[in-house]
Amino acid sequence: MVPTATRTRAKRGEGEKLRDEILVAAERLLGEAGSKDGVSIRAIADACGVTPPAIYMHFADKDQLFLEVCSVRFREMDAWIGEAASKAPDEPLESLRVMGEAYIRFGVEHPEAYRLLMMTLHEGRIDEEGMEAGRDAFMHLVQAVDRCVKAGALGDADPYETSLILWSGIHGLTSLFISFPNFQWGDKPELIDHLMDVMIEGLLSV
Amino acid sequence: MVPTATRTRAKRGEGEKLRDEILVAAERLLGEAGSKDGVSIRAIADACGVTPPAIYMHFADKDQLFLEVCSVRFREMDAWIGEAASKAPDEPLESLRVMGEAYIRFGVEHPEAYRLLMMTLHEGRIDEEGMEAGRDAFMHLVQAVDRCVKAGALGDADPYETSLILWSGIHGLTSLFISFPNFQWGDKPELIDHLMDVMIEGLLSV
DNA sequence: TGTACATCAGTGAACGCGCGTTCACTGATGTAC
DNA sequence: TGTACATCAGTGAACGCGCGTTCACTGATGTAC
Repeated sequence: MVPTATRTRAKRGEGEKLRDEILVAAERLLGEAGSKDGVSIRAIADACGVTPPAIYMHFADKDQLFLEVCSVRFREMDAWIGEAASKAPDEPLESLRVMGEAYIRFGVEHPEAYRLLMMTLHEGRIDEEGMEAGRDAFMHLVQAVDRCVKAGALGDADPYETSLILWSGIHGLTSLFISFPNFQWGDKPELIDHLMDVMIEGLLSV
Repeated sequence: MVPTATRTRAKRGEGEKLRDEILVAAERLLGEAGSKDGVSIRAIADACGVTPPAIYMHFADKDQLFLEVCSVRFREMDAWIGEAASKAPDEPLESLRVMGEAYIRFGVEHPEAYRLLMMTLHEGRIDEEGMEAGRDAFMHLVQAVDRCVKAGALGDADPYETSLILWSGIHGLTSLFISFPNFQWGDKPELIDHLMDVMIEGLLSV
């Protein structure tokens, strides 16, 4: 088989370059295949212009490789949401809304990444190896809720539990969009807006 | 390999019995494996005490088999929720809350079924072959919301869009429970209650 | 400056495996005459 | 009532495939003397 990519062998001491290329290729192929099972070590190697055993110079096995892809993607998602929040008006509740919308948009625009991060079984505790980045992202939501509470905008709600509820709503809509792309959703941005309205109003009223 | 189950060959005209056994075995194995890919035709055949080609007397291929499993499971879930609602006090908003809680409980108690139904990609329109049962279940939610609106309990909300929002919330929590079983959820029933409070209060306020 | 050697970034071939599916066949059961 | 035949519910063996992973090897590059 003719490899998809050609490459020149890395110089001494530059072996780490391939490691990055592998992660990038794995992410891209995940986007095309839709699930981790659909992406083979062989396909990743081919995309890097390398033979399969070369993968094992950088990763112990397939699981570890995809755990690292998770890490990278969680950080991307966290950065995406943080960037959106940083551009929003400096009003606590508004920033919560902007974060929620950014979260959903990330999922819709990176459905396979989102599926890997949030819709596959993560047996281990979320704070274990490879999942710290996910934990960090969630804690940023908790902090944003905490700012609302401290600003008096959300009563005396518990930031952690409130974050779980917000996460449920925005994750729910995101993952339904992904699982049922052809469902009759109507106007998606409007639906997202409406969901955020309902969640935030609901949090204010209880 | 020694088959897991032994069986006597069906009599003439009773070939349909195996069909049902196949569906039951597929459901059970799905529960053990966690995903459709983890359940092989060979394993299903073995569980029925039959050889793999016998499966093809009843189903065109693996996809069609699992599409039928979906149908069966959607109907089970719909019945489960309907039963809970029928036992609830005859108050529209309360029945909505009960349905939501029953939905989440179904998912938590049948995580693999729930994953198959709601967390895997359904490319086709939801109203196509095998998905009618899913559509039906959703429409029962829309009807429940409609009863609330007609009873004046939810203002002049649009029942369909409102149902999408409720579905987002309850599906969100359900699927997070399933994907992150070891996350620090705190008291789950209380969290479920709180989510329903927030959603319903939110719908009342917008 | 030249050369022997160690290191590094890979290669090439093969391992055993389980998969979905097909195809020609079998043997018990019911039916027609 | 007996028998030839059609039908039905499967079987047994094999197909080609792609997979993750291992292992012995290679050949260019840098280093020590």
